Amino acid sequence: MNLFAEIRALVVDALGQMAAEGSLPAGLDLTPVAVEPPRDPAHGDMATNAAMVLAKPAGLQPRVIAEALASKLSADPRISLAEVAGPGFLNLRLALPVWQRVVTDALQAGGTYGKSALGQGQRVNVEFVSANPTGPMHVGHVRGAVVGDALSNLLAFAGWDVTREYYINDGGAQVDVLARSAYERYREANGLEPEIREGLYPGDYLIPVGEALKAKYGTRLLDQPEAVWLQDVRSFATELMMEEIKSDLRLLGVEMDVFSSEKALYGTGEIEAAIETLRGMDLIYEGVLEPPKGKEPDDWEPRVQTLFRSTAHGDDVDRPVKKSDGSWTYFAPDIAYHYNKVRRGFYALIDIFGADHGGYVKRMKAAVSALSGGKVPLDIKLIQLVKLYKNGEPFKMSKRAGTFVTLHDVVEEAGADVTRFIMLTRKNDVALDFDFAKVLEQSKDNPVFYVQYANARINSVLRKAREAGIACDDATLAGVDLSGMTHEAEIALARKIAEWPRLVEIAARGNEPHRVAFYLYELASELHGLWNRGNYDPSLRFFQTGNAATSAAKIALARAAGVVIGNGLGILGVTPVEEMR
RNA sequence: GGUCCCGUAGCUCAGUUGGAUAGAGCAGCCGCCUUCUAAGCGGCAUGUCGAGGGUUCGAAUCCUUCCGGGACCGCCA
Repeated sequence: MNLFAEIRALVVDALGQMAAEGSLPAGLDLTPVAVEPPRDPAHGDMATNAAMVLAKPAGLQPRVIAEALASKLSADPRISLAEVAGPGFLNLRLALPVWQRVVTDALQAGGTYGKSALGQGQRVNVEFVSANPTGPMHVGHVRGAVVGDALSNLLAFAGWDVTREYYINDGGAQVDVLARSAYERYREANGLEPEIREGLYPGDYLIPVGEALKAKYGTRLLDQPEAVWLQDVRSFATELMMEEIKSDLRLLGVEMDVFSSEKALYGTGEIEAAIETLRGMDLIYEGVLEPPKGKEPDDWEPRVQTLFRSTAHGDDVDRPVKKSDGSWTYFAPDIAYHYNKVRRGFYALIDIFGADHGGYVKRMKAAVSALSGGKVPLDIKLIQLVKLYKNGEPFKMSKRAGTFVTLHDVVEEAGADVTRFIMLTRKNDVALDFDFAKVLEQSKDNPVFYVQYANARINSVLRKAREAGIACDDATLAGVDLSGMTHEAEIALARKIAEWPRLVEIAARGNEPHRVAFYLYELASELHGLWNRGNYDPSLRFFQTGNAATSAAKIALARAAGVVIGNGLGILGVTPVEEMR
């Protein structure tokens, strides 16, 4: 299915023959042998570095190995040309039937084209969003949500068993602030003047929470000391906030598998157990930290605290797990939570954090490393911020949240599909500009439109063909004779289609869903290019008036591209459009 | 001061995990656009890959030292 893997197997096989014949030493390590698309298409369809990486261990000149390998490979019907180039590259040109078969394969596989067994069904946990339940989600959360969800889709497509998980930070002081803020709105709902003091959440979104509190408690909580109502109001408000967050996530098309609560860890002994486990490894001790160099806080005073020896697992300084009043720091329950994930048997963990949590990465990795005995890898993706614009002007919109633009606002303005796609048009660790005007523009400058338009064009061809009585279901197209598909522009599209399974693996290996978006852009570009050539070379049009057989072959190619676009957009969580309006 | 991220064409960014002469889109320049496969098409030009050093057959990519920008740095989460 993966053409590159197939040709690599062919190369490995040929090397094996050479070893058997004595032209190559036996027992060479072939893992560094790669078969890749050459950077310059003029060099051929694929290139292998086999001769170069084997030269030293074999004690032979690269070109000697390459020549011998070339003559072996030339014997295979799939290879039309094998030539040695540069320092010892072996450039391969593949025979036309190979590319024709790519189209057939894609059509036969349909929604599974490009799926990989890379993950071998192993369980991987992707923790993302994890927004504090103190208000509606804002733009800052959107990108993390989209990246996490698309990454989950990608890993599932690549053969992993993925759990999407949200960690609810409902255990710290910020939810007390939420409760106090909601209480003021509750007083407001009862006709009193709210006192939104400094440090409380001022957003309008708490007004309905106040109303709901009034509906539930009437006037009973008025003029009561905080100790009486804090707990109830807190859990009531966080629950409502979580409902709102879940509904926001649905707007974006994100569905979590598991919600884990920080608060729920308290009182279960899980935190204590995690810390004791670390203590058993001599990784917990009472000690005094050095003040940070060059930036000593004014109120710095040496303090004895309970510390995690994270330096033993690659961190720069040890980290406190208890505050001076003896309560846990935020880090402690997070250690317990990650320990919990480790114990649930995940093969690998992934956290999607905001870039402002960068300072947290090493200690979290240290904790997971210690608690899993180095067995469970933790990959942390930091998501850079999104800058909003409209027609190039910085964009501010705050209907109800106070100072920030909410996820709801963004999706309402741009739509979930556009939002998701654009959020994936940058690598996670670089800042992203999001211009509401540009992302909705119907032009080539807009990658979402460009990819969707390619899909719409394919569908337009299919419609036209059906009207002309040509059977266009995938099964029929998969059986079409493609021997007439020989034009270089058509092969170029097939070549791009053949890259898809390889791209999925590369993207999954690096936990990099943005690669899918870039690939789709390139694929769309190939399709548009071929389509445009049809403008002045009618023989390249997908639909050939009055020639059903030729049309079917060309339509098979177009539809194969459509299959890949569908699968790719599926990973991004974007709905393919059938028609542009 | 330390840690992490970023630095690639005028601009916005990719760069297949170490491969060949570093790519794309904008903007720029030159043509085309009575074609219905519309929401433009084709072509041209563009580089100190922040700088120096190192590793090796080979570096934008790995190591190191600087420079510039950002984030973070014990009782916030």
